[in-house]
Amino acid sequence: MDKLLAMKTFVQIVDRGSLTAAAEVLDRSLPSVVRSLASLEDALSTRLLNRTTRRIALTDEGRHYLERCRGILADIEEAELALTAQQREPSGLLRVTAPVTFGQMHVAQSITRFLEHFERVQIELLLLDRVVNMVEEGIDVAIRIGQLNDSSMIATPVGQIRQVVCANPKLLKHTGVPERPEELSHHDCLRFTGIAPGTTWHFVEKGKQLSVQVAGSFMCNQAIATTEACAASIGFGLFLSYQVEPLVKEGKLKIVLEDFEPAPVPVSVVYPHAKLMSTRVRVFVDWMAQELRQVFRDANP
Amino acid sequence: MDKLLAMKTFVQIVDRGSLTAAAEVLDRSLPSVVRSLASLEDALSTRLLNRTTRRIALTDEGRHYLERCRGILADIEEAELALTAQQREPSGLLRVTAPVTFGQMHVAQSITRFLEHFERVQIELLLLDRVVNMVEEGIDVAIRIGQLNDSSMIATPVGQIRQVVCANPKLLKHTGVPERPEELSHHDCLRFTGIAPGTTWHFVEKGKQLSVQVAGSFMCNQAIATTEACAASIGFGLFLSYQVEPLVKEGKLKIVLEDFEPAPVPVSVVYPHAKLMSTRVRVFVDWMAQELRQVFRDANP
DNA sequence: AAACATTACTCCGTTTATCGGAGTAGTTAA
DNA sequence: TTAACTACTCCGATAAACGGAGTAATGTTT
Repeated sequence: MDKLLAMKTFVQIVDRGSLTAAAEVLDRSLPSVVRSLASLEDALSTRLLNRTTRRIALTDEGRHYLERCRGILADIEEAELALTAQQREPSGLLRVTAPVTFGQMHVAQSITRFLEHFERVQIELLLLDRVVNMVEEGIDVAIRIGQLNDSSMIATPVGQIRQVVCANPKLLKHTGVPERPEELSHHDCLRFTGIAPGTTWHFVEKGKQLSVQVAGSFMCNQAIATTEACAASIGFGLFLSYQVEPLVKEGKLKIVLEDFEPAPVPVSVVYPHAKLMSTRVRVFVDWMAQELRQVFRDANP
Repeated sequence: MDKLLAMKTFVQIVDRGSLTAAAEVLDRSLPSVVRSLASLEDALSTRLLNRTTRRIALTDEGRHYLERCRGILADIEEAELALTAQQREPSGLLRVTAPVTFGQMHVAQSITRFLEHFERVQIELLLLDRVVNMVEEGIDVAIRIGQLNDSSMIATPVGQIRQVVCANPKLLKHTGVPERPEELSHHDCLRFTGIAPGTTWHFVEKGKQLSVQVAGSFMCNQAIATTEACAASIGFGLFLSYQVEPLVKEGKLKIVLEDFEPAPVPVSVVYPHAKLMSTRVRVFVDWMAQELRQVFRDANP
């Protein structure tokens, strides 16, 4: 027995004054209305309505239960309206994650502009240089740099980022600019564990994969710290281009081995589902994808 | 989709932390729990839970809807508990009707004793000398004197009342005591319309029906008024024995034609249904039946 | 008083919804 | 890397609910 339907039926019977009228209003057959009421009374072990063929009258218990039913049905309708209202205009909390440096450079500003447009949305931005578990950590949207390993997520591609090897110009003046990736095995190589936690760096030569074992004494999980260490040190480093862009412009780092660059890394806006996503997730994903695509167009005219 | 069941399911999933655990608690199969949740989300056009094979996490909408569900389910349980509590101990209002004189003489006292026993019951006693429509008039229990014509009601018989013809002794001294019912057609007969609204009075002679046409100038719907008019007048009256018992004891009325008395009238405690009757109706009916049976035993030892 | 219209209710064959087992795919822990 | 556990889908079977037809009762109209 559908108790909710039975409650609605009971309320309609009383309001309309007959089972026949209630059946019409509910667009159901009279027998089903009769059964609904009888089932509810059985479930409650209580007679709610005294009735003859032409009259109905609430029992005392029925009167009290009726008011409770009205309250409950109103609450249910309100709960559903609340969800519907949330769907029309983006509102509520969004939890967004992005890699630290990329987030600071591009995502934060875009979020600020987004929030100016959509005043009823709040965004919590988590800048992390590790792979997050979106479901477990309650993340709505992630800016993901790298291949997407999670098949249950949906990725909206927005661009690609070059992987570059850099060194301090003074070092290069001293050692000479390496002409092939294999030469790196003879140099101190700093490792940013967020991108390349292992000791094998990958390159491409004329379309073919090329791997080089590297070694070095400095490893860090923080991009900025690693890029600055590279700019101040005697070593080489493998970074994403946006991570070193400011230091390159300042002349503190120089990109080398450009003819052997590995495949660029895709950048995506990632979210758990397409189905039944909330309005603010959908609106935010569309907005951020558009903003980031413009960022990449600006970076590569 | 059973939305109530779906709400309960949703709450259990969150509380237990998995669909599998919720299925166990609800004693349902896992596929049915999966479908329940999915149906609810479809109905609401809203994702309530993000989930992978090993994790679940509430969405923001899901969190809000969850709290509303808890409130709604609590209200429903409370509404049902209220009915159950009412059923264990008789409480609430009872509306009882009885014929005026009989009610005054026997029913009111019994009700007083009943209310001393059951402190949470209120009784509204309606003393009426007419047939009431119990459903229409919201009557829970009626003390009915006469044959029950209403097949939807249930009658608990408690006794029988003689129908007697009476007259003022002075009158009888003047006209002589009638020896046969037919003689009444030559006398003034007062009519109490609550018992015999028509002009035909019925008698029984040696098991056979006997009808007599009577006439008179005084008719009234109030028993006491009619019996007192009979005691003060020159006429005969047809009454129920309990109606004239005090006046007979005082010598103000005398019963005649006792050999021709019609069949006694049954007295019953009447209520609309046996099924799903409230506790106080059941308890009251049992009580009143017992009390009235004792009244009849006392009247006919 | 009788006839008529309307209402509540029951029965039964049909339809629809829901069920759970089996199996698949994915994720996390050992 | 393997095993265990979880969410989910599919499909044949089962159960619940359906509405039409009919019955009985009640109140209104003639």
